[in-house]
Amino acid sequence: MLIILPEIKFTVNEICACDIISIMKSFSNLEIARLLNNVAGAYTIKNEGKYRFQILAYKKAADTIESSSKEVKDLLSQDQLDRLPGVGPSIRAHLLELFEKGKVKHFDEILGALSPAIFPLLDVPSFGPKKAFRIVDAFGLKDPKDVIDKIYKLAKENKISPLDGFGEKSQADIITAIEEYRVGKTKSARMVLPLAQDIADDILEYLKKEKETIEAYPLGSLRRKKPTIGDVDIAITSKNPSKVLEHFVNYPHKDRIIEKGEITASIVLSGNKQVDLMVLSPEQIGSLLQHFTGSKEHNVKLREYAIKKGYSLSEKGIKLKNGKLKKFSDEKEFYKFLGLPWIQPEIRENRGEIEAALKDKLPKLVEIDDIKGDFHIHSDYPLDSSHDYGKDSMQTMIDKAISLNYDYIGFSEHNPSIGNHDENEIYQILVKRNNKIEQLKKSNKNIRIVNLLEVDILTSGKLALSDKCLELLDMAIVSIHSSFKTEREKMTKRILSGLSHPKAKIFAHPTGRLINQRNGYDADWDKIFKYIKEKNKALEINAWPTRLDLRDDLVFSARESGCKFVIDTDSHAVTHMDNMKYGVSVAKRGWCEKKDIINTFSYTELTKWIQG
DNA sequence: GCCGTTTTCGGCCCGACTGTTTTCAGTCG
Repeated sequence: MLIILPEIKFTVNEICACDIISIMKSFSNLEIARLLNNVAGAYTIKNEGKYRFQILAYKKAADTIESSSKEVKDLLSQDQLDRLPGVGPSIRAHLLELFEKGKVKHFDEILGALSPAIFPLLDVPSFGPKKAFRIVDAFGLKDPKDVIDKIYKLAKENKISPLDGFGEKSQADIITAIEEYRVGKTKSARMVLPLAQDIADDILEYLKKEKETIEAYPLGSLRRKKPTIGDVDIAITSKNPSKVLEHFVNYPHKDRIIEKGEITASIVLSGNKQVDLMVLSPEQIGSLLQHFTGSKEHNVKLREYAIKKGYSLSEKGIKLKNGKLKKFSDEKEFYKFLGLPWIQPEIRENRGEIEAALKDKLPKLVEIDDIKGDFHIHSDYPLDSSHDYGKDSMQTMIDKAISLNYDYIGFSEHNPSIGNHDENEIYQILVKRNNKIEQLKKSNKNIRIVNLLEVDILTSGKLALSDKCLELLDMAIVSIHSSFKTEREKMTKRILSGLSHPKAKIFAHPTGRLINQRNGYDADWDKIFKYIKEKNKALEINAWPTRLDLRDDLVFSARESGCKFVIDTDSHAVTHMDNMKYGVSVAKRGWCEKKDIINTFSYTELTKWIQG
């Protein structure tokens, strides 16, 4: 299939052969990131010293592309690839060639000089390019498909330890690493936020039992509230690090100790969850919090900025021009010393927060206490829906909403099945439900009740309820629950069509992704965001821990496009209503302020928005 | 190979830990 892309804009003197491209092949961001990482690995093997900065550059480009909310394919076709930080003219040209020809001459030359068996090893913990090369080379391994199995066998047969630079211990480590890799501990495997939080809570409680522990903090991506967490990072202040570390590595639920030094240690728990600990004195906790919270990209950027001021940053503190180390017992003071306001952990992702801090233009992020209601609640009210019901009664969920200090609650069960009922039957079901809601309004004067339903957007783009039925509601949450594999343009059209109904105000779990299970469907998000803004509708930030949908990177761009959001729990039981905090974290990570979130509005403002 | 709040040339984050080593290489975050 040959697609000539029409959207490229250029002036006459900018035309060159590479500007007019025809995309023949398709590659996902993950595939491209892997390819660039392989190139970095190949350069490392070839001559790490000589190619030091190319290696850095390729790794950075790979990281950026892997975490980009936009597909490289799309950016390329709109000639916007240079919007990705770390992708410059050279890598851009290589990617153009990749999409045009399916391969890149320059990459083939670099990668072709090495055995392809090296690269699968790069996803196995403890393997880097050098170690992978040395083993693959020593045994002449060629096949990427079975290289891991072969190396495992060689290690078991004691054939690795005689190699130069290897020994008994490193051979045993290889066996452990491959066994763990086989049951899912890859460099890219990640756990969902609540699980990581539970693990951290248990360990923190255990660590606090040691008398030498002064304070304990969960850090890393857990503190930044990323939707998925790789390792659980914890920082401790103590005057006696060795005592604390000893206590830590004796944690009853540990499987094994990965490492234990003077100030850090790492253990693996059952289920292959890794926990890293760092211990410093209380007068250094400010720099330790900063360092261990990350992200890596934020820290690198901050350190580059500090170098220009003549400082060198580390977890120990700030090294001044005279070589002396200045210590910080407070994280705010650490940032202040650099001439910056404190930056909330959720936005430390190098998405412009350091630049914004320099100009004193950081957003005032929305907080959980700003939330005044929840619209996406499934009660046990029987609607004869084709989807799932909630477990608890409307009244139980109202009581919970009151205990959360909400001003309003919205019920949004799935629409009645259109397969089992004709239009009139559905209408009667909904009239009956309306009566129930009216009764509840009368008996619950201290909270407002909003009458919604979650209505399917059918493959035709029509809603699964007639206009007459929709008229019975205050507003509708609309969402996709079928035909996820629909191609992009058709899906975009379907979504916009569903949203075009005046009652359709909220687009629920917009991408349809399930973390670690499915990617969600493809759609033209720029187009959808533009429509949402123009028609004064809202995107849902679904707080369900394996959804967290809209994703934070898309929240970021939707907000920049001027969209509004609602944060909903999608609760199917009263306990789920406590998940609101996860949705708020996503909103914060997308730089949302209170004004961006509809369910921070007063009931009066809300009513105006519903009608507007 | 990328990039600009000293720079379009000359820089490029910082440290901990392990294993196999007599001073360092590799991996990790």
